[in-house]
Amino acid sequence: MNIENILAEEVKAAVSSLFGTEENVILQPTRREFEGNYTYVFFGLVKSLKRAPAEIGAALGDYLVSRSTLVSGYNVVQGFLNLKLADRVWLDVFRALKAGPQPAAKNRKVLVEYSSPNTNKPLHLGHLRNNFLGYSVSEILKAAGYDVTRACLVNDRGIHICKSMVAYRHFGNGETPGSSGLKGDHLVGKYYVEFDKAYKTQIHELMAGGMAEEEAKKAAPFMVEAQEMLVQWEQNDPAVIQLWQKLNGWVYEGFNATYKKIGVDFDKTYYESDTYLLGKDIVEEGLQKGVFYKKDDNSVWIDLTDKGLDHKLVLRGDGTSVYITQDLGTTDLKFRDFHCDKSIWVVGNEQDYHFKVLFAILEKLGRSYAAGCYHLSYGMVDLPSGKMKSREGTVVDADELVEEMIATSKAITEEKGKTEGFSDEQLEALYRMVALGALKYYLLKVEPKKRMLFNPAESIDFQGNTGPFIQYTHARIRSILRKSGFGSFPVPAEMEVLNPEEVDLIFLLKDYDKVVEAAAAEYSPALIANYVYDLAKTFNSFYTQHSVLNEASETLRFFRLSLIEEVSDVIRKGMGLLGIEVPEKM
RNA sequence: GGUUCCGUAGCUCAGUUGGAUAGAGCAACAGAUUUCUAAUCUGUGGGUCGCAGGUUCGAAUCCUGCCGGGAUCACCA
Repeated sequence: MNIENILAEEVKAAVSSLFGTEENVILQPTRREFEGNYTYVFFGLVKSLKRAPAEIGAALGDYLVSRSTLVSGYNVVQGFLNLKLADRVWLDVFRALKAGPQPAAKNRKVLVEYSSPNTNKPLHLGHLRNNFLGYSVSEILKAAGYDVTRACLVNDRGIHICKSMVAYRHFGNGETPGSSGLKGDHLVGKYYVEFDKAYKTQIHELMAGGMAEEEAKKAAPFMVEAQEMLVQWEQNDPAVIQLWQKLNGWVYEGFNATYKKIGVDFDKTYYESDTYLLGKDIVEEGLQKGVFYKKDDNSVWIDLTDKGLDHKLVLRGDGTSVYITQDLGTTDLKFRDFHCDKSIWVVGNEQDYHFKVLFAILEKLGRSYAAGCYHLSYGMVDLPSGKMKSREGTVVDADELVEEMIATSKAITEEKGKTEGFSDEQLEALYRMVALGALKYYLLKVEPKKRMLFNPAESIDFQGNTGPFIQYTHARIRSILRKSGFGSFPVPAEMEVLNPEEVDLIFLLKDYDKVVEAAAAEYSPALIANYVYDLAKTFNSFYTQHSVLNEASETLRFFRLSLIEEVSDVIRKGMGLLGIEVPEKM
């Protein structure tokens, strides 16, 4: 039972006792410019009782001060009753926090799928948002008591992969990551761009020869070759498979290096080359259940007009799969593999329609798990010039961006000149920690569904509402704790008076579990980011006004050590939910 | 055109189930360090919460319409 609920019950009882009405009492934190901790808004009573606000407020306030074990004072402004709780109450709240009860396990399994890269090009800034979101949401769900499995579905086959392969076959000359000095994913990405360039030239040549554009796009030799290669791949042609394995192998080496660098990983990896044929039996099932229907050309469809959607193809006339066919199959597979209660797809909002269709079909098929499916849709990361397009080379490359961030982090750290006693390894670790802290926080502090703008000309900040600000705050606290000479920081048994800044900190600290719960319910790391920022900011304000180690009263000194230790713990835990590490020193 | 998401300070973003004078950061300006880390703190200026109606004691928040922007509406994934 938290303090807010207890207080709300007391207020409710007071209203009932004084005015004989049952009100649904909702409290809100008192705004900073007023005295008090919680505010009860009672305009409703003013109206129903037809009595003056001042009179009602005073009656309630007096009643609570005399009867409540919590309330020590109050003031009334119009229809607002501001209640101040006794310092003793806040100390009790803090003691309970320090005891550190864990959130109860929910005994529910959740599968979170994210990253899901294509193996024809390196990761870019948009993928980073996806990876950080997926990782963070997984951590948040774990913290909220769910049993989480993190999955990645690698898009390792299809016409786009064949394009890189065609270009490599023509222009590769046996180039390898070793011979070129390029990371494997960048090398393959280079050939994907090469394909596009050559293909466009071919189209122009054909059009110059009098062919219509539509026809030229289909007839261009490279496109013909890629189509043929896809067929050969599906027929297990040894030469094609060998080439495919070679290029994909390079890409995986590159991806793994990137994942390692950005601190992202998975519990389970699915490959589309293993799963792309799944789903055809579900189409058969749907036909038998009468959920799907067949057209004259043998293609299979579903009518979703009753859901406000359209008629949707689920299997081609020639019997081959489309995207939705595969997803029906892999979704069944995922629920079979993990028996999860919920499955979350972290995928960009460009696929909103696809997931609506997918979930609608699952529901019509009577899948019991359909209600547990959720598309965590997030907005694109745009550049000032517009959308990132990998074929046109207008992307912010993930590896390059991370390296730039590390270089910036290094430059700023050196400029601050506070790294005495760091070993070279510790310095490298710090540069990376701060760089990734800045980048991850930047991408996660915005509500997922909102699209966001990234201006490469303006580097990501290290001051203000940023990851490094919070990391710095943590380092500051840890520094004080180290210098105190103690190893643990219990709450003193006797403590009487608190200053407002201390109450502010306790007030925030008690909300941590609630914020985690809300972030889990809404799949929103932004809530965590905002909360941790608020806590760090509040601490820094406290820090400038009150000393910990130089405090004359020993009791107060111990109390503050205990308080700021809790602050640093919550900062570390909260940042951990964002996938961000915090340093002991910086 | 249909569907859907978004629109808050010059810029990037917060804003709980409807509550008090709409908040942070960046940028600009003015201050704070013999004192636990100044990647910090304090202050100043900066707003028609896209527009117009409606609901009510009260609307950035809920409803309707309009304007602007994104995404999507493939036998691509």
